[in-house]
Amino acid sequence: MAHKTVVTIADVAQRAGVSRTSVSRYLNGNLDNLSPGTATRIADAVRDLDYRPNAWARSLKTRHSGLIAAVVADLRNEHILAVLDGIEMAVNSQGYSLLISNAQNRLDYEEKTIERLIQQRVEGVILQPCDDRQSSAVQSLKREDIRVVLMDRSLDVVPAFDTVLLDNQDAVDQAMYHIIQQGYRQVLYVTDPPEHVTSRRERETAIKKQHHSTLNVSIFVRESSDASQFVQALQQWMAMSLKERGVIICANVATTLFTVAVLDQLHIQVPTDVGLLAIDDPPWARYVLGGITSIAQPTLDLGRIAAERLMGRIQDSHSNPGQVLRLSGRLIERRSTQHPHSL
Amino acid sequence: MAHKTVVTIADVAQRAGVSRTSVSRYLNGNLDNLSPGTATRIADAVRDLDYRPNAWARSLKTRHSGLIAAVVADLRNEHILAVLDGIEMAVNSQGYSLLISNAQNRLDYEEKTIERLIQQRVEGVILQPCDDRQSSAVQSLKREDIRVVLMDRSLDVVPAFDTVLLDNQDAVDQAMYHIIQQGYRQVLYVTDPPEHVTSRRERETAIKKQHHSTLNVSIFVRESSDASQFVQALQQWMAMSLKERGVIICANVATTLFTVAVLDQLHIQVPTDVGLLAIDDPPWARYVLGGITSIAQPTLDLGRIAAERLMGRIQDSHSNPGQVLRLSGRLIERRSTQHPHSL
DNA sequence: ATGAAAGCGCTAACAG
DNA sequence: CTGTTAGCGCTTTCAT
Repeated sequence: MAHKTVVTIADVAQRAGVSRTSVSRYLNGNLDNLSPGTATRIADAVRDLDYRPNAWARSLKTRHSGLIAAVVADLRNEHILAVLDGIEMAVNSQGYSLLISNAQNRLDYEEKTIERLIQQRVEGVILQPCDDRQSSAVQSLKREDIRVVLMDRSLDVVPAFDTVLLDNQDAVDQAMYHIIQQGYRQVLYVTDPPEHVTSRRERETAIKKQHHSTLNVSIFVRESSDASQFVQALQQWMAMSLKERGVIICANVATTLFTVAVLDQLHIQVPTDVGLLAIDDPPWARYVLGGITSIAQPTLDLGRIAAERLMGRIQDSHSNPGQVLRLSGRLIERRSTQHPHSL
Repeated sequence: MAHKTVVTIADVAQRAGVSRTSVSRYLNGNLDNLSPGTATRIADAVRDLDYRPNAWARSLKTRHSGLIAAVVADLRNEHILAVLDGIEMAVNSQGYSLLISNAQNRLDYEEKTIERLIQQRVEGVILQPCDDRQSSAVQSLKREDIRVVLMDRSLDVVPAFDTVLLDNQDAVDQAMYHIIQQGYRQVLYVTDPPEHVTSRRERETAIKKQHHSTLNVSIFVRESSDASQFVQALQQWMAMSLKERGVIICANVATTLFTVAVLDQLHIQVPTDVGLLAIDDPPWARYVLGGITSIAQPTLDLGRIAAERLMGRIQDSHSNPGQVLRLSGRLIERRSTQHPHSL
């Protein structure tokens, strides 16, 4: 097949018997300065030639690429899917296109991918940082004057980025309140390493606050995907909480699945032997173990709002950035926290 | 903040005291034609000025945007996550960036989004068609000479697109073989409407083939997300399969979740009252109902291979396209198909 | 209402 | 080894 020869604005102009300027005006909806006749002739030419404007050429002039990027910490995390959906909807409805990249929880990947995005001249970046230590890439974004909205997690050091995330404090409070209501005494909090991830730190901090003198909280940090350490910790904790009404709280979807697997392996019954509560509510939570009580996140909104914020900033750069928006979670009560002793 | 003035190749050239050409050569790794001294001075200038090449300007000249797009039928489908991950890895490792858009199962959205992608001058599109009827957008892609790889589903009418998908025939055969082994007699196949989705049609066709004269197959098509129709159909089917060893086969993740919900609602026990087998193996399948037997798809590979194919075509356009690659699924046997009668 | 001309930032002959 | 020159396809003053 012969190499396709690209149709340009000049071809359209020629065919319509007008100047490129007029065609350009037509394409950009500048119909004030066009006689109806010209407009029609241009429209015809565009259709006949099956012409499509070249976004790069336009961008070069207008400095408006129509590109927005989402950089996620870990694309395999089920939780992120609804968030991305929300972002995609918002972004597309405003005529932008969405670039997605996965940092795979590695700061160096995150930096590399952001560097590429800068060269692609994205107009804005929605970032779920995989590490709260300030990466050089984030500095670059600032220097290049590219808008950034932080999503799901924030960065400690960098000031003045808009941020949209779950109200972790409130989510944990809701969980704890429910737990106490159900008459539990012992809590085992299962989390991924909280060191450099703000959402995990916030949740852990909230957990550690003494909500009620009746509650005794232990924490297990999942350092590896190998279950043996957890098995040991769990058995130890169970031994002491057996007659004390124990409940496990999982910090996210991954630890929930991990915990369910171990409970299954050890033939520990929920809620008979132990209670279970998850932060975040994947679609299957209703059906595992007869229903897992959870704190549902407004994931779709999280994405949608982050994207809208970002596009707002792009269009109007003259307002104070650095706003933090915390969305509330919602307790969904299911069977996994119906402690039998509570009758 | 003053509007940031962009650093161009001219600035670098001036600072290094060389021509733009030399800088361009340096940036593109054309070091053969550069004296070490010049190269160093350029390198310094680039660093000092924190210069980043403008991808659009480059693309305009080279006709190489570095953009690849994935258009998925429904982003909310959990199944697609691993596929996207595979695509993202492959794409990024070759230095491309990935655009993602969601057709929301609507042909008109699919067309609109593809139209936008064409204008963004993507070099290739990985398409999971939401409908096998040939959309005009697909025609446009062909006319614009943009490479396309079909993923997960194919298009009936359009010839000559590379395609990567599950070997549906084989997947169903594996399922049926297992079912027969377990001594089941009655099968209820639950599927989403198969009309315009090739993968669903392929699976349904494979199901309908009489695998064994001992098997009696019924089919339920889920026309709406409302469960009442299914409840009725299920009870009717159960009545007749009670003493006959019945098993439900779900065509995908969505119908599996749907079915699990209804079984739960009706207090039907698995595998005591009925067996269950799912095509596709989401992470939670192990833990629901004590483990759901499933046919796992090589989702990550599906994405990775589709992306590699596409990039191969982009780099070397002179080979026969239209190759169809079918990847095999793998049976994972769990508790949900251990029919108690089979002892 | 319309067009001529000057770029946007980069690359690629071609000539030295 | 290096630089000059001419665009890539589009937008945008500024005239007319």
